[in-house]
Amino acid sequence: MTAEKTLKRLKQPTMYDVAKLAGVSQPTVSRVLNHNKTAVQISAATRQRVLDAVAELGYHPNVIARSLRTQRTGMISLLVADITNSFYHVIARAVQDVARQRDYEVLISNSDHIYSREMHFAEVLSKRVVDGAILVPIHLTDQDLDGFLSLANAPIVVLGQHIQHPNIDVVYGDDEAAMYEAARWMVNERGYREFGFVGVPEDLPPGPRRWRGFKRALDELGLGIDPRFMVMGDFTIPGGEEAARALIRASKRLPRALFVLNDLMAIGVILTLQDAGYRIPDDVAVIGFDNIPESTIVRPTLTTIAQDSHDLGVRLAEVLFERIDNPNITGRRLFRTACQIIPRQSA
Amino acid sequence: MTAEKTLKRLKQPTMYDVAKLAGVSQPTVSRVLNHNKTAVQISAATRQRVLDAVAELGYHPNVIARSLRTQRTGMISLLVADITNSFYHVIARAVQDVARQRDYEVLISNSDHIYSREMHFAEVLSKRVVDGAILVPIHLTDQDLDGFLSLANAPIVVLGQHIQHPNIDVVYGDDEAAMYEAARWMVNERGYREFGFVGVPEDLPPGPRRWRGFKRALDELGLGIDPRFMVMGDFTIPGGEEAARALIRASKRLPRALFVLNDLMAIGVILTLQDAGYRIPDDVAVIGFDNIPESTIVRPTLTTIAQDSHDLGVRLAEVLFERIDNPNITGRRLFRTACQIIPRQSA
DNA sequence: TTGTATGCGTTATCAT
DNA sequence: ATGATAACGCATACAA
Repeated sequence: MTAEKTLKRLKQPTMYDVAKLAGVSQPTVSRVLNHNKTAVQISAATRQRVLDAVAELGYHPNVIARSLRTQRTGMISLLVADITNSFYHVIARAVQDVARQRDYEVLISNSDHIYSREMHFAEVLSKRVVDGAILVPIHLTDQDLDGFLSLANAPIVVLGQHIQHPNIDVVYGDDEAAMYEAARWMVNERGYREFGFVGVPEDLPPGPRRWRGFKRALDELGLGIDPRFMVMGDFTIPGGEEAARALIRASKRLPRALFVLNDLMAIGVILTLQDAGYRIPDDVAVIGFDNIPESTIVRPTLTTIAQDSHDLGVRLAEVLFERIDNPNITGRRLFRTACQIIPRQSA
Repeated sequence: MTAEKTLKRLKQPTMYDVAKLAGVSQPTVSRVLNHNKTAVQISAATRQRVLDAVAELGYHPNVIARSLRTQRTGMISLLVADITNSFYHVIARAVQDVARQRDYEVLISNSDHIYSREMHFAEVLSKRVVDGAILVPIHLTDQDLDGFLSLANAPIVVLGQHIQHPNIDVVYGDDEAAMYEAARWMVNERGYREFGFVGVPEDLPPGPRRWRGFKRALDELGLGIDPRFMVMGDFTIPGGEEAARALIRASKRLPRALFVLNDLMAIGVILTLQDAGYRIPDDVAVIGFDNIPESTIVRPTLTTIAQDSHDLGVRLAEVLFERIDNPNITGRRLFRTACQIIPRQSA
């Protein structure tokens, strides 16, 4: 706590300092510290002298120098599309858990669905500060990723089916099938026959996919959808609120049930509809997607489709570490996890 | 996209390769790339040759080598106590925004209120992978931090008043004063005179502080608090739910109004109380702390005390960068931001 | 079992 | 204006 202490934080001891103090060579220090459980044998005496010197100097290895030498950083990075979306929290936590077991650090970054931030992230990647990356790309294209992949020597794993790059592994929840099943369930089990759809713009990956599953079920069931009942949002609560207002503007009479592309928007929709006097689910039923924690906070609780996000996170991390450990792995590996309908009060 | 491309990602071009191609020396390449807007002058001709070579080879500087040389990593780290608590999202985003302006990366980590994770984080710090750190320590003591600070050459800035280290800057929301004001407000403006308190264990920093502000107001107003109406939680929604059940078990009749130490617990309390048949705020009023987004999702909407978390985040980052830029700064600097009562429906 | 020598890719200090 | 040269701290092939 003294002033001296804080002022002399200028110079950290190096292996050379330790070696000098222990009366050995610098590489011997390195061996004691690294190979302790592996190949090379060190005499117990020198080992002890080295360890004593380490303790006395308070030596800590410089991970940057080590990285320069080994070409490994011990870090992976994780790019999520929206750090405020709880859906990603579980994923982040799962990734961190897997990483921790391997003494890896996780660099979490946040694109806010913004293309330039995704690009920036990919650039960081290409500068090789991490050994690998997990991405949730919204705008990034195969070509973007190909460019960066050929620069970086780090593997990339992606959440989301839309990336088709021949050398990037993909983990995804099968949302198209889930939407198909959910639509059938809403009709057959819940008895709704008239639907609206709160989606996102066509160019955002989950949009067309979830729509296809939904549409396919409706077609099979011989049901149509009124174009006035289709609106767009942006994955956020305010986006859902705006979508609900747009629905009301377009037609005073609302569809009997609303499919909303994700939970955050679904919550915005519910809150706005309620404020406008509609009862959920008696006037309008609502079903979301993701099963985030907030879906149990709204009243009525939100019926939704769950992705097993913990499993997604674990898979993402494991797949990435496989590639880090074995750079020879090639090809586009695909890992699918199923989704599941969570019936609650809103539909 | 070809197999060759992916196989020959073994070797990245270095400055030496660029130099060879441009017909100059390697340091010249370095100068072209770094000093372009600063001191040393380079002839336009060589500059162009170098830049051409850089483009042709797709050269990217190796930031690890640079870090080894410059002793800077261009990264700061941020340790939050709970990544699922929205309160920290705003802070994280603000920190990232400030960092981005300075071309810094942010390494976000998550302690989940667990002591060993906080220690692990501090150890990473002491290995000098980052140029500085922002911490929200829950268990970490002054002594812990002193130990790591004397090992690391990186400055630390902390959110939370309880760290008293003579060389660590502190940024905090004045929650003690806010609780005092809020208690007076609940009595004088809202007319409640009988209170319960959902806190956290004594050793968790915000606990005693917020309690003191609350208690001081009550004492001044000549109001007491029934010990049965005091329970503990752990900052989470399930913690709040459990606290509410404990309250109900302890006494069928509940206090007229509940102060809850943070919003997540307050939401858990509201949901559980409602399920048990109590009306909020008619039977029991509830006031939280933090003003997280979810506080507008619950019904009734949550009356709470807002910390200006964006401002907190910006201040934290700015203070840290000041220290990074000027290592001579010493002493414990204190930055306080005010809190504000947000009246909504729950109290 | 231990020491010597070398290089990882950069930046910085000398020269010229 | 540019080039040689050294140094950052560590890991490893090789020699002893």
